[in-house]
Amino acid sequence: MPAKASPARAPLTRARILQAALDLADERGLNAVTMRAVAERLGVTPMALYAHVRDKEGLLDGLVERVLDEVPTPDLSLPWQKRLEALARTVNDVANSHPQAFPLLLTRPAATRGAVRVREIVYAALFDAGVPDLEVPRVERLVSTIALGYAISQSTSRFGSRLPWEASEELSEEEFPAHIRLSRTAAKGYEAHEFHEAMESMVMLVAAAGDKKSP
Amino acid sequence: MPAKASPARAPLTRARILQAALDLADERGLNAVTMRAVAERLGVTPMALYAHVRDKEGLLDGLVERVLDEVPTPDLSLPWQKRLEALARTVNDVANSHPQAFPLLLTRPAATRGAVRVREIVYAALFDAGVPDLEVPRVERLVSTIALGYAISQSTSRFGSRLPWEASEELSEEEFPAHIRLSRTAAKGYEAHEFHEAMESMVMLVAAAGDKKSP
DNA sequence: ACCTGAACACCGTTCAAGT
DNA sequence: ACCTGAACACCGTTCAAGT
Repeated sequence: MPAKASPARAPLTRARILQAALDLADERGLNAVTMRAVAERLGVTPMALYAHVRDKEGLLDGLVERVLDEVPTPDLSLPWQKRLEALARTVNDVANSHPQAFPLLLTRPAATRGAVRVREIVYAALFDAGVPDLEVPRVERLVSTIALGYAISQSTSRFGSRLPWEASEELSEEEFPAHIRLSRTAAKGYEAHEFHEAMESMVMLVAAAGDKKSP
Repeated sequence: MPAKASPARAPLTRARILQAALDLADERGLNAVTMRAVAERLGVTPMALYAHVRDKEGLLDGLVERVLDEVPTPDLSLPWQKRLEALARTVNDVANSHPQAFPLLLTRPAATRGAVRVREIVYAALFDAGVPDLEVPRVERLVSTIALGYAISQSTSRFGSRLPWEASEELSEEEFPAHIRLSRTAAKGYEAHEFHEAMESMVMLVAAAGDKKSP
């Protein structure tokens, strides 16, 4: 029989390190992403990572990079609305693939080349929507925040399994009347189509920003 | 002369622990919020904290609670637009007061009583805006995500001091034409009034959601 | 050039013990 | 009832050494 597999023969590279970090985050959460655990998964000493990554912070920045690279560039021949929606959808898909790592995107500065690539897509769509040049950065920040924030909130536990008003049986009607009122309607929780509607709202905002100066 | 001050005579309480944790986050960042550091600041042994806080995670949940308590309830006699704007403004103020701790709000589940209190304000505003009951939870998630996400992005380094297109001198025009185009206009960075405009957009979204079914 | 091994200054958390 | 002190299994990172 053959000798037992030696999975760590491939050369140690930054890409392999980031992949191992992402796998670890997916399988055991962001807290499990330690220099030591990543090294062990690659069959290497923790110190070997420092040749490819400045430090732990650099590893996490690399993780952001790695996640952004999974967002595909939409078909640029589509009208701008479809392009934005396609981008938002794939961002949402990536968030759901990597719910543990994804929140890093909103927390850490977006200065990598991958971040520029995605922002370029949004900028171009805003130009095509007629948003004035001077307004484009502002609207981009708004649009990106909505898409990222919503994807994160949905994929993490913030819209957790417990619906907000499930606990409202303990809430007094005088203090929280709106919660009580909602607890009486057919309580509709988070639905799969909700992200889509949120992105429709986002497109509406962009169209309004484009109409303001080019009627 | 008097004996040297003994600043840790007050009884150890959950409120004092959360205050110490928040101070630590404000002064030295979220990474500095350790059980040991919080304990030392209170002149107590790390293990003494465990009587008031389940564990480190519980400490961070308490921090979210503590931060939410700083968001005041707006004057409920105001029209719903003003109420939402006032809420957004104070949320933004709190984010700027505690830029280190604030991102926890978007990352951790909003199940505390303080979270319910704030959501109740939003629910009531949406009712008054004419948003159908069945749509209220969805629109609330959208509105809260915009306000939280925007406040976080602004107060953390995501809209960092380096403007996105400052580095675009190294970007090729064919690859990133929109960035190049923006680098040529008078590059307007993040402005103080930007949050206000974002919240105006948010109010517009709510009004549209309210008009859909009650024309 | 690339990786190792031992060491240092930290973590969160347990457990038994003090008062 | 509330807090301490020592101990355990971890961290990130340094430095000198190996090959």
